[in-house]
Amino acid sequence: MTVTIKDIARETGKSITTVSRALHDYDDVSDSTKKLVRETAAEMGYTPNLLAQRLQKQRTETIGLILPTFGPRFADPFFSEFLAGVGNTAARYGYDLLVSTKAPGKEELAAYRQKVQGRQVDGFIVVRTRRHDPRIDYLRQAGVPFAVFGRVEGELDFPFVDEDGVDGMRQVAEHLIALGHRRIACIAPPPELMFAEYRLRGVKEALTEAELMIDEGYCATGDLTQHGGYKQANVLLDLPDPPSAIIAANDLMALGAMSAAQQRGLVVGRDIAITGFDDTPLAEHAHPPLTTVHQPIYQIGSVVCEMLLEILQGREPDQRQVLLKPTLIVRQSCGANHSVNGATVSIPKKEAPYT
Amino acid sequence: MTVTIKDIARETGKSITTVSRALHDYDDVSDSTKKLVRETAAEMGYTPNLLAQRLQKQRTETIGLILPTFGPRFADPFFSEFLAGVGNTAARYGYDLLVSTKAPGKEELAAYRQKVQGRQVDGFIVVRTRRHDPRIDYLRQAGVPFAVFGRVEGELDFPFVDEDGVDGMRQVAEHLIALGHRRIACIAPPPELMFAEYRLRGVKEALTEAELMIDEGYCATGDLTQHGGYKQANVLLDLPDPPSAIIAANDLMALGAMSAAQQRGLVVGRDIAITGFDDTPLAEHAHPPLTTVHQPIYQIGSVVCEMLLEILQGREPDQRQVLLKPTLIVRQSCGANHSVNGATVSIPKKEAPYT
DNA sequence: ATTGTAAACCAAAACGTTTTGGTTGTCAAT
DNA sequence: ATTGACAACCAAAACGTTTTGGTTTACAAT
Repeated sequence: MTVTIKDIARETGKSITTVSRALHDYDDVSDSTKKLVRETAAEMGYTPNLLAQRLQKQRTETIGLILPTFGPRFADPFFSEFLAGVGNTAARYGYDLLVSTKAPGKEELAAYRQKVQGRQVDGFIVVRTRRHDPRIDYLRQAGVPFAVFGRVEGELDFPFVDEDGVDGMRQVAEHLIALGHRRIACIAPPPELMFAEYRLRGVKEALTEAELMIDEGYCATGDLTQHGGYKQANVLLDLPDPPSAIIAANDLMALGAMSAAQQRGLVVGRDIAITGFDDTPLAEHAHPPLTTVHQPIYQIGSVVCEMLLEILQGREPDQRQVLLKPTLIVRQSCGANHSVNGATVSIPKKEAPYT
Repeated sequence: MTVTIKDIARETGKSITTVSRALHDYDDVSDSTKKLVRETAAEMGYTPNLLAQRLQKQRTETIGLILPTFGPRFADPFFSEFLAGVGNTAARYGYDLLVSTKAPGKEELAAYRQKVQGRQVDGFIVVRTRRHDPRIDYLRQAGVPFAVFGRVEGELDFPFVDEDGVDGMRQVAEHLIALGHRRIACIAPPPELMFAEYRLRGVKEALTEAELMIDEGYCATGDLTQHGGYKQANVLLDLPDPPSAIIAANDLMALGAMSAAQQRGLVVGRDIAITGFDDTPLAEHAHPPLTTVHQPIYQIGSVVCEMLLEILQGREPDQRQVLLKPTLIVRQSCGANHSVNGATVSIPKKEAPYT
């Protein structure tokens, strides 16, 4: 049926050892034999059985990626872009990518365990970290190589890439403050996520510095989906003293918030400022275009994957811990560059656009 | 280091055969031995080496999924949802999912070949079919099991799930016509995609039946991204006699089109009608909410995967070819249920809203 | 003639399973 | 005492590779 190294040995009259060594260009095989072996291999359509190779080498050349999801509808552009970054880099190194999706919890950890113990993967990439992340605890304790997108509370002794959420959010908040906003609310991520901590801290630092008080009622928590942003924005806008600006913790929630505001007849960018985080392609073509913080997700996936692969190959990665400086992308949803029918209208700074 | 079946054999004083058979509950092993073996296995923390199992069984218990992408930024909510559907179902059957992303072309096919020949997967799931799909040709010829989301031109002798795009688009077009639209344009998918054919045909059928002429200039082609929709909508709106309705071939392009219209000061749902296809979560919370055709992507992924798994297990799937009847989701972007500041305003049917 | 060296090759073990085709021992029926 | 049936067990082969530790041959140097 399928052609094996044994068939080539029979065909060429050599031993399987010699065939194997010829194919791997060892120098205890004569050039003429190498040529012969390679030609018959090609002729017979030989491709090595990876399972056998891997069993022998005791390496799978596969890396694991388990995407944490909430609920069945899982339409997060964030993850598909990250996946592409990781996957393409892995492919470039000749590695495969084993992907599954699991809601955080018991089963998720079991999935990690199963893949490790069944020796299905050589290492893992962990994404969307929690403050105390059981996945990382497990991998660390089990001695499995891994690299992470994000950080955790406690010791950061593992390789990671992260974006400086404090700095990013600080830029957003300072920008809004400079535009004259005083009543600034935010829709935070679920608090168990580590980046919730950073993003919230960035906002708080900026507000404190500007001597604005931080009202607890102004801090809602959303589930990172558009629907979550929509719901929480409605809560905020129903407040007796509604905010003039809403900082959403990601683009998806910002879009939901925009939708909520627009449904009330508010013009986003004029009557209310709304900002996001991630700069997914959705942000650019929202109406109005969303002011947000750029996060090079594809590239982050790529770098995290590279780190892991370097480690797996026994090399030290160029950098073991990377913290990216974010850049604020000012578009129109914040009120700067506010445009009416395509014409850009400048709004004077330091003046409340909506009081 | 890691504990194997041999260690258990040594520990229990049995042969490896007996240990293996005990663990698999064969009935030529006494109950007491089974108990002993299982207990020591658990005690020693044994988990089978999947590589070895697979090599022996000549099955990988892995299915392949190669996502076709265009360009590096690959933030399509469609795929992440599909992925979740496939992945969760596979996991339920104890199968793994090997994922990669490749742009259509030479390399893509090479990736299929490599995974097949290296015996890395037992079968494939193919998504986003092309009219003449080389992936399907290859898999068919190579005798590799596969299941498909979508159809192709030519013989449909393989298992697939698809949504009836003709019917879906026909519903959309008829709805718009009923709302009084006469100048209906569309932004079609790239023509090499099979569903372009169906969706376009649906529109054309409806227009022909209503005795509306089909202007070639009214048929733009977009790349399925938001940006593509944005660009093509601008082209259409720049026409001397611009359309009063734009049918986009998917939600992402519809959102881009909405953004283009809104930038020109048009009120979507009043001055112009725009519709999508897919009903991604984005559609519901767009502003205005997008009228679109629902496609249960998660479920489709799940069903396609189930089909493949049934085949892999040597069973005949319940249904080998499924064509889903789509449902039109009427929201506001089409002009029906047009709302101003949250209040819904009915628009009389059979009357042009914008001439 | 012996020794040394290098080139070319290969048998067998190993990786960790499952499966095939047994063997051994016990007990009941003849 | 034989035979048959059954329960319980196991050695060895197989899956397709790579690697270890050789052997053989030829030829040059002593």
